Amino acid sequence: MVKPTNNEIAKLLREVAAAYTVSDEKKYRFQILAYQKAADVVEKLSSEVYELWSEGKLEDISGVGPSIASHLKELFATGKVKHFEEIKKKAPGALFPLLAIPKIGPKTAVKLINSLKIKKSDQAIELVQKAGEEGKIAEIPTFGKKSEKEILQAISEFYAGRQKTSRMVLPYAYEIAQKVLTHLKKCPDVQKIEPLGSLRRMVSTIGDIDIAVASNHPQKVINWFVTYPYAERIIEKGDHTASFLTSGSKQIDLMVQPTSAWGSLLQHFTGSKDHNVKLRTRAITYGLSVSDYGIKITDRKKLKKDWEKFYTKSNFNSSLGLYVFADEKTFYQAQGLKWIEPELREDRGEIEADLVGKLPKIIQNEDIKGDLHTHSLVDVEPSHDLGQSGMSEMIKLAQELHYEYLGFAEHNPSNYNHTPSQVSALIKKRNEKIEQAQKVTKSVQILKLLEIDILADGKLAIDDKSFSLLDAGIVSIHSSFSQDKEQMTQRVLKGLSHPKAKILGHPTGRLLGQRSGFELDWEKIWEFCAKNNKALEINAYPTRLDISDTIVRETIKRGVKVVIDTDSHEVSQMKNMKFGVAVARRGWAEKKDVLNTYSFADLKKWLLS
DNA sequence: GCCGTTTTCGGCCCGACTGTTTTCAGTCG
Repeated sequence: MVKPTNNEIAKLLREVAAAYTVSDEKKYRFQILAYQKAADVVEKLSSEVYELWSEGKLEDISGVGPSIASHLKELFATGKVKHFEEIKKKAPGALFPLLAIPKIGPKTAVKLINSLKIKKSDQAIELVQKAGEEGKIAEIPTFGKKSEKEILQAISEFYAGRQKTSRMVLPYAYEIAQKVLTHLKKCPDVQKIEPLGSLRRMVSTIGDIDIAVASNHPQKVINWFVTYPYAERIIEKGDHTASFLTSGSKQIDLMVQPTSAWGSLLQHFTGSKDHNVKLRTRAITYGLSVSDYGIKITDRKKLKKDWEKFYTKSNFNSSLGLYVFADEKTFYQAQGLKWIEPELREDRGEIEADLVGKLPKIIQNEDIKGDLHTHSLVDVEPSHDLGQSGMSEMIKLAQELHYEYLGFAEHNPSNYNHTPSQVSALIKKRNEKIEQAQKVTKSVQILKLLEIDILADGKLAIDDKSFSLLDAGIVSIHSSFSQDKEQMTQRVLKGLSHPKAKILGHPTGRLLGQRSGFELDWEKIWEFCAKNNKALEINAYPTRLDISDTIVRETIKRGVKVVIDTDSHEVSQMKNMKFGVAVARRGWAEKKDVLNTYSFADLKKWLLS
């Protein structure tokens, strides 16, 4: 029995697609698409494919049909797939490592392998690099000096960490985008500007940063764009688009269109790819061809009568032969749809929901009435890191954010070097600080919370007497991450079973880009939480964003509440709330699903329930 | 190989940019 990760499975599926491509692209055209699609889906999946298989749900994955499912079953059972191996044999082994290099696709790779006579797969990248340095790539037919230079460039960037799969956390991407935006806004020809792509959809990790500009002088904007002071290398520069790498090998893409087509540009560049493909495929059946420029009517007979009002002389661009849309809403309406929130555009049923008027009214930043998980610098001699900001400045920021309430939830006093009564004394001392602060604070209600360790055996790190000093507890896992799924689930359930343990903090313990987090039996967790009024946290800390959007969606489907917290250890981190809200929005959460949209009175009531 | 508001069969999004090929192939999103 083997247990490959989703990334390993996705890589394998991509290898099959690549092998099909080099063996006979025409013949296998649609298999290639199918395998690539399956790889994309698996890569983005929030649950492990392995687990889905063990639950018999493999074919629930959209993009995985009977054939790929049966191959994956074989993979899990035996560690390999006969069919995949046969296909991969049709391609040289050195193909697969080379695919990780930007700009090298299957065909380029095979040409390199054949011309350079590369035999050893594990040295393929080094051998290509060496050949390039010796000027041998430029001599290969269809290659030249420029492509040789480009390949060498891509290899060195690959070694420096730029891979087709490396991603950055959302707030980091947000910062970079703001800087580039500031630069672009200084260009007088920029009329409208928006960060788009996964950034606009607020995905937790971002690959490239996409920026769209409306301007009637695209070339001037492009020329301005590439003068960005931290642009390290310009990747491409055309009439309407350009890209460069900025420090840390992060790619910034720009697309420029005239104002009249701004709507379709926004829509196209926001994506996701799957959402766009679904839209466009559907549009074809109504005689429409949809692109980032606008919509062409290819078969007027198929066009629905009540859509005709969106296709008039006034929005027809005769030189392009298509209808243009200045805003996104009309662009959707012209396809019989209502406007869809960017966070929902993942082809996870949003188009179908829109068609039957069942799109959720998702939560907004303004709905948030407080933050329940913050760490002040009041020293309770805690088990983990102390906050860095005083209570008063955190309360002040809470007021500026128009919060009704704020929860201090420092880590519990370490029970390693304190007796239970010493723990109680430390909590009492912290509570006194809160009471003092509350005396001078009228507009914000302060809650006496605590972040309590769920120890390896499921016991909590404080006793009942200490618990009685609190309004409620946030319980979290901070140790023994390697326990298996069943053990971890029992541990969490035991931790949550204390009547005052109301919130499970950062439920999977994942750290984006560092560790994947532990597995839980979600059905059991949801069932317990629904029955006993416990909430799962969406931790807005940039490297956590835990639980994930897809788990949020399943959580609220079962009537379990989520609570969005910043887990701030420093006052400015309280502003990270929007990233947690984004996770909730992507999980289709409405205001009613989120605990900290409640009024203080309702929240209190819930905490006591 | 997958999938369905027209379909369980017959389709499968649309386009930009680059390099070197003078009309297109490859990669990318």
